[in-house]
Amino acid sequence: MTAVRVLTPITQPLDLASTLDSGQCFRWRPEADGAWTGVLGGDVVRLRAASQGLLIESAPTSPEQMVPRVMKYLRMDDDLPAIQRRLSVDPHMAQGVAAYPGLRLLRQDPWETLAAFILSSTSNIPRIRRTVELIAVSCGQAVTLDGMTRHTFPSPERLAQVGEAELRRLGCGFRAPYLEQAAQAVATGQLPLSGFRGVRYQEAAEALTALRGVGDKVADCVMLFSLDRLEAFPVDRWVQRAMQEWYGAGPLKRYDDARKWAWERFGQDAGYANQYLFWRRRQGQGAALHSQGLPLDPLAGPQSPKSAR
DNA sequence: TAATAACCTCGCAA
DNA sequence: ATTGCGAGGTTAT
Repeated sequence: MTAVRVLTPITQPLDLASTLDSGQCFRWRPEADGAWTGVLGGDVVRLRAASQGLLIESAPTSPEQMVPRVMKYLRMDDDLPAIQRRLSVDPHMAQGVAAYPGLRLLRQDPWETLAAFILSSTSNIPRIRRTVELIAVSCGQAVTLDGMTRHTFPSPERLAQVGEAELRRLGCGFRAPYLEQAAQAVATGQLPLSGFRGVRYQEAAEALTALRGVGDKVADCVMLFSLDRLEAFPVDRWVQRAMQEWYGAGPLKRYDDARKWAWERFGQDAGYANQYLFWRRRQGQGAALHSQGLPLDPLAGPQSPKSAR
């Protein structure tokens, strides 16, 4: 008899909500009781924090077999306390760590990550979620976990056949041809994505940015969230604001300058530092919440920085 | 090299 | 309800 669920002990800090809802992934859904359901490869997976560890349900692969995959996905091999200790010499990082102590980076599928971040250009998280889900429902395979049906993210081969017009219909907009071309590049082996883990940073970056629609920022997201390049430091609007407001780093004009800034300051931990900057700054919305003590109130309603008419 | 517009739609606020 | 603005960027001038 295979158990329908398994409880696996964990020794690392882990907060499912901040990890699965901090903008690095787009397909996890919260349930009323604190569980999160998503799709890993060809399996539906439900995760739930338990006092003794992590509770896993999955299908069609059994939870026992899923354990190592889930651990890899959650990067439980990262020594997060050590990373947090190193970063916390910086007061801003210390605040980030305090606000999101169980926030972990993920080790996602490179192809799905590339596709999702191509779609992120001039977009927003709700829309990215919607489009990625539409693509999965429309082009992926249905998989069910006790009554809940989700869909796998389509392979590059499958997506390469879909066509630009259909991708536009699914809401990709001007990113449709970019996504189609990326799918073709991966499907034909022109872009050997699966071999990119462990190659040098610059080599992977150059290969990724050779794709149309993939610039420095998207390439950094792919490298950080799926290719084990923990030093990658994606500089987007939010991170740039955080750098300016919290560090007085004037608007760094060139992307390379921001990257260098991060590497000098955070070194190998730049990726985790980035996630703290991004998520904490974004939660703060328009407010420039400095000059106060810990702004530890992610539950407070959205403040309106704009003039109150 | 540095600045600026265009790109598709959608989400959200007035 | 309807409208208008800007969005986690990239590319082409």
